Amino acid sequence: MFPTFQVKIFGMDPMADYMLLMDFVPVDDKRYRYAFHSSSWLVAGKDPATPGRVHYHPDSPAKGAQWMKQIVSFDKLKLTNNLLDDNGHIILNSMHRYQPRFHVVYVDPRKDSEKYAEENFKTFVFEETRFTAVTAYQNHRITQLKIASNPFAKGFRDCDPEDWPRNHR
Amino acid sequence: MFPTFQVKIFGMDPMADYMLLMDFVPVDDKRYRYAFHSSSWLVAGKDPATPGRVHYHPDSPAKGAQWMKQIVSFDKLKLTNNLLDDNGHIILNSMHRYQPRFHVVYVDPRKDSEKYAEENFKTFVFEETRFTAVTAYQNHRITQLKIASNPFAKGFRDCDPEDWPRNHR
DNA sequence: CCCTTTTCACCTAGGTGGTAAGAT
DNA sequence: ATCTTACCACCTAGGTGAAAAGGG
Repeated sequence: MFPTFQVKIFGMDPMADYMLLMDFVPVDDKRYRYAFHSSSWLVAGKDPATPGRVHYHPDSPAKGAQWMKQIVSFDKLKLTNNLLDDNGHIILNSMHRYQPRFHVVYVDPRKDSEKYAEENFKTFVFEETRFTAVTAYQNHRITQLKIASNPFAKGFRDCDPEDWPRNHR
Repeated sequence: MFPTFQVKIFGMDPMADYMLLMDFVPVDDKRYRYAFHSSSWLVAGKDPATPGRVHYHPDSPAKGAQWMKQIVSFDKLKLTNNLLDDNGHIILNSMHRYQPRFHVVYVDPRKDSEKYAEENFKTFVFEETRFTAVTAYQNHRITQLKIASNPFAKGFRDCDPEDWPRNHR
């Protein structure tokens, strides 16, 4: 997933343990298709939801102090459309819209911690991170934006990335 | 450092936190030089000890269950001869002998844990991991052994690694 | 026709010893 | 004379979109 989901965290108990995780919820059960002539996504059907997997940040569990001292980056999170995937990747349905969610779980040291499960986590949703999953880009401007901003796609650039988006509006 | 120091751990409390770390102690304060004609190391002087740095395994702290479930590999540990190093690498004095040490520290949850510091760690020394630090290999057979066994040196191989050491004694 | 999969060249990032030049 | 440094070609490992091939 590019760009990588990154968060800066404040307000944790520095000495307590926390798990950080992400999941992806369908925005609706609609299938979309891209109308090239009008440059827009159209509803194209209705589909059942995919199995809801969860991605634990690989540093979990860790102390609040550890999580807060720098930006937390979910750069190990991978997406797949393979329902039989056994690499633990997040399974998404292509041509559907998703909302990434970020969850912070406090690791309660009390013996009966299950009782407090409801109050021991918080979920954060950033609506600007919504996206449509695809197996191939539908919109040439998205392709160009990715090529311009992802260092691994440098081989496809035909001008200096510093000139972008100044010369591409 | 190649080969990487790796350990398999048993007997931890799966639910307790531990820090894993390594350091390198001088075997003596002698400086060595290599006698090429006799293929052996000779004492060549006496030197003061270097600043003793420590390398925390980057997954520290983590639960016993996490440490025990697979081999722990210190593949992020780097060595340097630069006394002014500010990358946190382990500083060694070239042409001196070192004994790597492995330490397990139990993170004591008690408020007065400092009092129990002495009983909350264990040190493990594997004498077969002793080595002489160098800036350039002195012994051609060491060079050949490294080339044969380190995947990153594959470019210097002139035969199949499977044939080694069978055909090189 | 529309979407998915496979393969590829081209990158990033970084770990090897060889070699020649530098330092003491 | 002996040891150290800087740079290099050559690897491993893996993240890009392009393009062609595959599938329903």
